[in-house]
Amino acid sequence: MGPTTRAGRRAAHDAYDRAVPQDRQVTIITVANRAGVSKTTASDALRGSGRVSEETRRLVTDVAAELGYVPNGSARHLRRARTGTIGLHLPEVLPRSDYYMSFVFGAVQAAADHGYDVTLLTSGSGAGATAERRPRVDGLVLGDPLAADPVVEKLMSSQLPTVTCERYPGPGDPDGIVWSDHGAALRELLDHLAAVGTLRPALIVPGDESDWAASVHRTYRQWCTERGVVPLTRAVPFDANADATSTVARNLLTDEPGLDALIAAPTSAAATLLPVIREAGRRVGDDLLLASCVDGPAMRFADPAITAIDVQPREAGAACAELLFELLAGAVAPGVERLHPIELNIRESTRRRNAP
Amino acid sequence: MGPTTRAGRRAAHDAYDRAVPQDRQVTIITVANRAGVSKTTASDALRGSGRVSEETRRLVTDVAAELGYVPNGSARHLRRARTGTIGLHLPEVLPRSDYYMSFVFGAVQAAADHGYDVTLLTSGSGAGATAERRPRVDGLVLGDPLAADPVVEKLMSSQLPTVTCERYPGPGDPDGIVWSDHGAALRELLDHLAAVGTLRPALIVPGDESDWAASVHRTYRQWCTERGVVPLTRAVPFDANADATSTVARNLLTDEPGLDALIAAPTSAAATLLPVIREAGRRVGDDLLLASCVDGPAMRFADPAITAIDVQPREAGAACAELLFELLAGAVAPGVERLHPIELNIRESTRRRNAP
DNA sequence: CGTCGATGCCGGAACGTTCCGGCATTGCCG
DNA sequence: CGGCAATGCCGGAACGTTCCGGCATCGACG
Repeated sequence: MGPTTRAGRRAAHDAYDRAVPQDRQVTIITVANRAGVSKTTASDALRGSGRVSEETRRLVTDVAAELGYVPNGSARHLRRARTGTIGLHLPEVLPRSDYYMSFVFGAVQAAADHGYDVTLLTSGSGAGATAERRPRVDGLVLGDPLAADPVVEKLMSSQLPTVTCERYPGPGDPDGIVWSDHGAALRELLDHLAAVGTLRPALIVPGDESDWAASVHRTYRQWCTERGVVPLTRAVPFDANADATSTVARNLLTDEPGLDALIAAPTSAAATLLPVIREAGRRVGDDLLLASCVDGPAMRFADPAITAIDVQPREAGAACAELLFELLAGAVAPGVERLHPIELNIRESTRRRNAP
Repeated sequence: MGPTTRAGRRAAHDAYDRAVPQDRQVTIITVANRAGVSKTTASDALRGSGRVSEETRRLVTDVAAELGYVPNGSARHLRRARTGTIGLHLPEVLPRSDYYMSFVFGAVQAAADHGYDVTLLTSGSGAGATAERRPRVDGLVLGDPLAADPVVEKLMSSQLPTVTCERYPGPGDPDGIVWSDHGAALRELLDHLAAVGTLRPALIVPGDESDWAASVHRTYRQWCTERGVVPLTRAVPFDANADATSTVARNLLTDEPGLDALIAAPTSAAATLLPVIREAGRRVGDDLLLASCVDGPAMRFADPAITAIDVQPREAGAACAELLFELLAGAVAPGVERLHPIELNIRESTRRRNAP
């Protein structure tokens, strides 16, 4: 049973004890009455605003604690013209789930620290009262906004303060951007591969709907040009499942016998390629190096462990929320960009290369 | 800057038009004035309550649409003493992430269909204004509540209408339960293994903090007793990573040479065991059968594909939210339990067994 | 023709908070 | 002793919605 019955609501009020909470919700007036002060003073005392003597302040907070007073969010937000809530949108990409899960938890954590709630906005909301469903939030965090996503498009044009994780490839700019230098990290990875003797590294990467994929792709081509290497890439859909990725990899291995290293960009894609590679008669970490652009449990615990770029999703989520709060507080000006550090973890799968 | 400029909002207003919204928010009074009716009538017209002629109703809705009126959630909820939001709690278990991601999206989807928002409640909120942070929601959905989780404990005793996915092993009962018959599914799996000639199936399963794990464990032992098979289980932590699971499996394979089938309960654990098994010189789907209690992408695309129980997480999340709304509406009585269908998917990894 | 119910609409009063302005009281300084 | 600022506290008025009761109007019916 949730709430107990609401019968007896009209129970006789003792005219002398004005503080009887009966079974009604305990409001700030309950607290004020019990403490023998006005609601204004109670409010000021609890929030540390206005001018209240230390003595009264303590009294009021004690009474509030005793009564178990919890301020009514709706009333507060109505008065303050804020909702105390931020919206979080993520592409619904299950194969990428551990990344986004971490991201979510980071954002929620940061929001909680600021007294904010996080509500989730999915792309699948569809049908319902579309007009009605304008999100009632103070601001938005968009994780990996895709160019094609209609929900993202709508949110981006919603007049709400918005922070994106990675740039938005579509029209319009968010008020804040948290981004990581995937290009630099990938370059480091490519240099490392070259250093251990790789001559023809190939790249499996999603299309350019996401800024992350686009910059990975771009960097790869640049690096190839600089080094005089013939680029070798295969595109997969952003939400490609392991099956699609495997097929692509299989073809790549068959068609390009000169291939000596494989970089699978999508989260956890690299791990699912291990069987494919083995089937093709290649040995990972030996005559074929393997790496991923997104680290995760699957990389760390694969056999052999796979070199990958740790993009620190949890911290990224938190950073996005933090930046949004600073924007909401006016502490930073719109248009700000913030760099989120990532790092390359070199593991067995690329330790050294042996000729086939 | 995200939002386009706010200038020009004050476009010349006809002085006789009482609807001048200035640059203020467009409220129901704006709509009422513009439509030439009272706020009550406007409210009634928009919500279909009260007595309003069809003609005025249409007029009001047209005006509202034209002005882009969006009702203020805080005001509405303040008046109605509801928040229009449900809270969702999940154990923060990243290795199980694709399951929970699906669950979340299902719940959000269902909530959106009912005009509700979903806010996330994490176990890690810790520090902050702990007293203050009582969640402002109308009800709770707890996915896989763990016996040990202090946040779950607090939420369970919060007097809020609560639905759990799977039973809560701790003290107290939720108002609604959505559960699946993991026992029956596991039994089906075990029978299948026996049918293809398995004599000694082992089970790797988390401890009994979760009802799911407990029932899997219980069923396994019962089945063993019935069949006269010596049970062989190993426990891992609920949030065991692939590393821990692999170690357990390795030991199992070394210590128990008679082992001819392995069931790894945790999500995606089975897939990460493939290399371990291969190292031990066993062949999956041949002289060692392998299955998982939770299906997912990793199972479907493993090589060989792994037999697993599809627990339909997205539908489970939606079902939890649905049940909660029915409880909130008083359509069902507290204490209700609802069975959520799951099914066994038999794949290559257990198709038939060959002697070693 | 008087009455009565149905119909369409409306004005106020909540809901619980915050915030603006104001009123005593006190202390300080010239 | 008079003015004046600082201090502590307070009463109302918002915020935008819903809902209760009431007031006309109108047609029907006896």
